[in-house]
Amino acid sequence: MNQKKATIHDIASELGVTASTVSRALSGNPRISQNTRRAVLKTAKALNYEPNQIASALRSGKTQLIGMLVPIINRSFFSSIIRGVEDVANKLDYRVIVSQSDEKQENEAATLKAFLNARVDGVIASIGKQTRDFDHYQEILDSGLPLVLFDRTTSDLQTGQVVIDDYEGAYKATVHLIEQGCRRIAHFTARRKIDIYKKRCLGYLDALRDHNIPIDKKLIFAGDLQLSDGRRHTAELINKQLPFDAVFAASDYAVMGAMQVLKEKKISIPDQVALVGFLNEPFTSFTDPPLSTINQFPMEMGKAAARIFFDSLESERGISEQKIVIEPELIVRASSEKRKTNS
Amino acid sequence: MNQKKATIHDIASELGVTASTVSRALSGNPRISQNTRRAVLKTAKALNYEPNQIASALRSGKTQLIGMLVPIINRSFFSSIIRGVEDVANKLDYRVIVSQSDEKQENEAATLKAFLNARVDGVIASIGKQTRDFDHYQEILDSGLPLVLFDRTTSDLQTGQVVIDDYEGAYKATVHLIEQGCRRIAHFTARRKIDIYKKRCLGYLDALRDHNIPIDKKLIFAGDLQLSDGRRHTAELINKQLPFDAVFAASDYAVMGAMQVLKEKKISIPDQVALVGFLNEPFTSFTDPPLSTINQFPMEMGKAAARIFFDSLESERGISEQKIVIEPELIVRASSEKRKTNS
DNA sequence: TTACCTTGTGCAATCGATTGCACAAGGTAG
DNA sequence: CTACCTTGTGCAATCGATTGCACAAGGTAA
Repeated sequence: MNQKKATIHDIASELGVTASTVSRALSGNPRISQNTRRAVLKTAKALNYEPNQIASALRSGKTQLIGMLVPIINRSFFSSIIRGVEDVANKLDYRVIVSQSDEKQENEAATLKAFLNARVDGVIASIGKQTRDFDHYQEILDSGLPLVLFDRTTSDLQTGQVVIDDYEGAYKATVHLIEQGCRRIAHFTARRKIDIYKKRCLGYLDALRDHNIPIDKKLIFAGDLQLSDGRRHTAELINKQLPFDAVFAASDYAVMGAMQVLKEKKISIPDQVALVGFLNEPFTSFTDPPLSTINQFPMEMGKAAARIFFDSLESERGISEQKIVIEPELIVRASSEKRKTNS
Repeated sequence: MNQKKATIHDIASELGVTASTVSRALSGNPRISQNTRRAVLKTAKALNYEPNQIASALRSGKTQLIGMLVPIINRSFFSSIIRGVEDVANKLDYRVIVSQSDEKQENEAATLKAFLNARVDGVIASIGKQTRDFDHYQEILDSGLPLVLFDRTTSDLQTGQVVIDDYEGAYKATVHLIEQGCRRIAHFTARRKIDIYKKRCLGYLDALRDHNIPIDKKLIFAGDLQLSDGRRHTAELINKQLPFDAVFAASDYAVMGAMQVLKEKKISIPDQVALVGFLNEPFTSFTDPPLSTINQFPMEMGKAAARIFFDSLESERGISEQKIVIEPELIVRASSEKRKTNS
């Protein structure tokens, strides 16, 4: 059953030439005559020859492998990015090794070390929430390998990046709510000071400012942006009798929590309170009413990351520090669209 | 910046021994003296030595890589399975190469060939919907590599499998609806004759039979189980004035379509029509009302697949043909739970 | 005819880890 | 003292593809 794979030596001895000749014939070296080349190709096909990439990798130092590190694999956002990277990589005959950090720095470090040992040709990664220093990432760069960060990035590393314009996304979302006539817009953000959430908060604040709407700090809630956080914040708004006519949350889960509590309290959406989330999680189109949200184009992010990666590989002059910023899109659904627009 | 990696030769020359001795010391060969071993380990640490897995792979024929082939990466079900496999594999110091087939046989074949060239130690895969023969999978087995199929499997290949008990899941779902007092239960199934859907249909039919409920073929609809199919089937039920008091669909998407149409027609859920889906897609808990569905435990499926895989690797006697059947769980949510149970 | 170039192929080292066999030093039994 | 065993290392081949250099055969120009 275990039919041995043919090697270039098998082809060589079949034809009475040496392995060098076969190797050159297969790689298109011009010093090989047409006759020999034809014979080699024919024999290769006959013997069902497939190159041993391991041997090739050992010699050339190139494994055709990309190490991909994400916080959580089974989140729509991340798996879509994997898909995007995959699409580009496979076309160029690269394979993608996937691993997850569970947001933990120690897992990241272990995975990156494993990637180095597996001699990947480079790494595409998103930084875990609990990561506090970047030495383990720096090691990748020190090894001379391309590193591309996406979504959760850092300016501490001089390397390629793909992010969305979080500020712009939040700004668009908030302006949209303002245009729907909302004036008391609550915002749910993250407790931890992570870049993307800070930017979303800034976008929210600037949008209010630009429209001369007073900022009420009591309407800003910091939590973990999970469903339960959204529920808690919303309950607090209601219990404290803080007037509000919209919620813009930095995550779809948090805004979903708001929707649940509002419905329980028979507060109508969007008429009394309009809702906009962030992420475009698949569930947002299935809620009642469907949730307005911000699309981050994760597949495109993945493709962009892969493109920077391959640019880095090809360029002789070190690692690309290219930064691609993807424009987010506001998806307006019923949760924020009032029947009569009064803008 | 590109600090060369230390090799066993570097350690050897540092200590005035040969690479063989270093190799043996590192692998725990008993012929090496304690002194030498200690010195080697110390020098290895000092030089920051990490073994080159490519070289090792070339010599040993083992790459510590698992090729994983799924129809679509960014579907919760599949990404959760990847996560399960990943968890088990990483602990055993294996890495997972992920690739998607987009349900197409030609992509499957190309990916499997790429896996073989990358010299993966085996393959874990789910068969694409459009795949009609299995020669490309057979090649994996012919190469003597372990192959484990999950969810979408076939009896044409003698190899390990992990599936859920689709029949049982459908049976449970249908019985649950019967217990809620439903008697006219519609079923949405797949047009294509795929095993898992046939079994779900059988479970539905047997549950009805076992409860002496007449089977009405007009209540069974075959489509593609997408949202739009669910909408179409439901509209047809209503337009043709076929009485029905429940829908059990073989996919959450299809049942979601039913929910939308029912709500548009002001038909109350679950009182007039109860709903149960299949898959436990993340969105099902966020709909209004939340959807009852069948949990397939995808992470556990992934872990089980990995376990069979490693069993196969370890056993000297050929590929494991173990088959693990996972018991699905009925998740009862508001879409099917009537206020007063009349069972 | 000589010096030199072109074309096509072979030789052998290389990538780094692994391993069967050889062998030296020292110990033990008879 | 001899035969043999044990312990610890070294030597060299191996995995398969790649590549710098050598070199033979034939051609060309002077």
